[in-house]
Amino acid sequence: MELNEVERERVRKLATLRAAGIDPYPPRTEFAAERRMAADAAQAALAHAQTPEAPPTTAAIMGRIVGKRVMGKAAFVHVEDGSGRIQLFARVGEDSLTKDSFDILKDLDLGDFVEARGELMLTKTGEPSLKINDWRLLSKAISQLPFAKEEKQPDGSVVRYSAMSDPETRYRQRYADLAVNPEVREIFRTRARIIKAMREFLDDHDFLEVETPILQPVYGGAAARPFVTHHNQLDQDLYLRIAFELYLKRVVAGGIERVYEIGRDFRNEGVSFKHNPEFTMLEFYAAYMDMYSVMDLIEAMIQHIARRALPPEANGASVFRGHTIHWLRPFRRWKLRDAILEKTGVDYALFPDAASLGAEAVARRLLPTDAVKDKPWGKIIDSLIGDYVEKDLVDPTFLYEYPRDISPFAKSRPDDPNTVERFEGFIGGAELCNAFSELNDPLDQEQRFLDESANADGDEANPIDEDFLRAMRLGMPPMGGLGMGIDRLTMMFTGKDTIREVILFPHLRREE
RNA sequence: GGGCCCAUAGCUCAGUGGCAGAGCGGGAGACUUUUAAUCUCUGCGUCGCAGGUUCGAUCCCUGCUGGGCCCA
Repeated sequence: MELNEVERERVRKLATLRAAGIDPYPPRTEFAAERRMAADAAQAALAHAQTPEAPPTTAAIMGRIVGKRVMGKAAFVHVEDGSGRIQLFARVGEDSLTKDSFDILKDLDLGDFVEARGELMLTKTGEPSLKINDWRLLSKAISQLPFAKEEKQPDGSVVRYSAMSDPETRYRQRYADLAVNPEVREIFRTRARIIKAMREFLDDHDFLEVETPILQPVYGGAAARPFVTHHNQLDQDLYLRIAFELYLKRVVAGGIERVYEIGRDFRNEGVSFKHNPEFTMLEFYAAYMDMYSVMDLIEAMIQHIARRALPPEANGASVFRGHTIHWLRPFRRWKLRDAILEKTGVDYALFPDAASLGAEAVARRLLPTDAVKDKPWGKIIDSLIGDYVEKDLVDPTFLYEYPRDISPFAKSRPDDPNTVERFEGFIGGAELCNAFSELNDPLDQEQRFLDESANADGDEANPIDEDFLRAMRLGMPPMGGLGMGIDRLTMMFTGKDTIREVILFPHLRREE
């Protein structure tokens, strides 16, 4: 490893510290029993300042040095921990540090971890601070973290200088991004709150959380290319799952009436601002529910999450792609046929086959010829949704009743065999979730698999999962089911436009 | 997959066909209530990689790599 000038200087400091008998990487803290979080200590300092006659409040702080100002025989050091930051004040003198201790302190660098203890106080300018009388180095940083400089403006706003901002570096060195950009840490706290609230809601509605295979001998449940791997001893190819659907339904067939899984799907497809090769999904299935009761449930679940995950001052709203999303308002329910009629003027029920619908869409200049050529009926409708409907669905909206031929796991409507009981949820002009009254007729299911294989354009044809059909033939209750992308949901709640902002370590091409 | 754009110091960025720049950060010094501390002095680099044009290329051209944005 080639060290730059700063790093060589820090390595020299390590030697100096060791020569003075200081371990730059001690195995444990010493002040843990007195530890207070920075934000809490700052509050305590302010409170104590109201009652100057009271005895001094002591505390210990541990965290990372994020700012340092040394002036001769006094020094101010900002230390940040998981709660926030507080200023350490040190000077040479009986009420603070010895000259030797102070001299070592003033040579610390941004990024170093320390523990310090002393009395809480306010400085002359009123900043809550810890006047320290003892401190220890907990970990020395060798490389520079790109800390931003912040300047408070007279109007109270904060201007940041030289923040780490190159997206590639931020994603590749997320540890540095997290260290210097507190708002990035907040994204992942929000993400965790979303998932926690989701579990709470489902657990409270009698769902059982289960785990199903990630390595699958046959993949299915979605239209996507899989990653392939190989089990050496079995000498068998296995696929990383592209969906949980077929295994979760097996569980419901076995008599566990409500199940859900939160976990990772893998799709061997393009990497972009909205796709990562591995992403997090929620799927749930509930016996004796249908599409309509799933709509009610998912609306309640999303609103529960909004109440738990959004900050109180947000009033149940977030800003996504320039739109304000009001999560707590009732969700709109719009029949797909009506939505497409309104947005394109085409009533697709009048064009019940791919040839006539495709011709109409091209004649009206709605779609280019190659978007229609050799495409199934439902695929053409799907293109119309993508081009003319989706972007306008800002407030939470359920589009329902979808074409059968792009919905191989949804139950047909009794009055219209070309249409299935399926809905998709859209928020902020983007798709969020997908749900059906699940198909439980094994002969129909088998035929759908066969149709899908026949229609598939090339490599999107999934293998037929005979074991899944066997489970269905043994009897499967009617059920409602749902899939929802958690990365996407997190983007909507945190207002981030790219999936890379809500995944800690997004996939990038390898370096070099 | 197609189009456009970007790549220069640890960070943020300027720049020019002819000695490679600023601020921050780093080093030395001064400073016992600062907060982008201040003041004095002082370094810093494979100008993404490989070719080409040229007396001379970080700059112009081609290709490649990585990234961003838009489209499919």
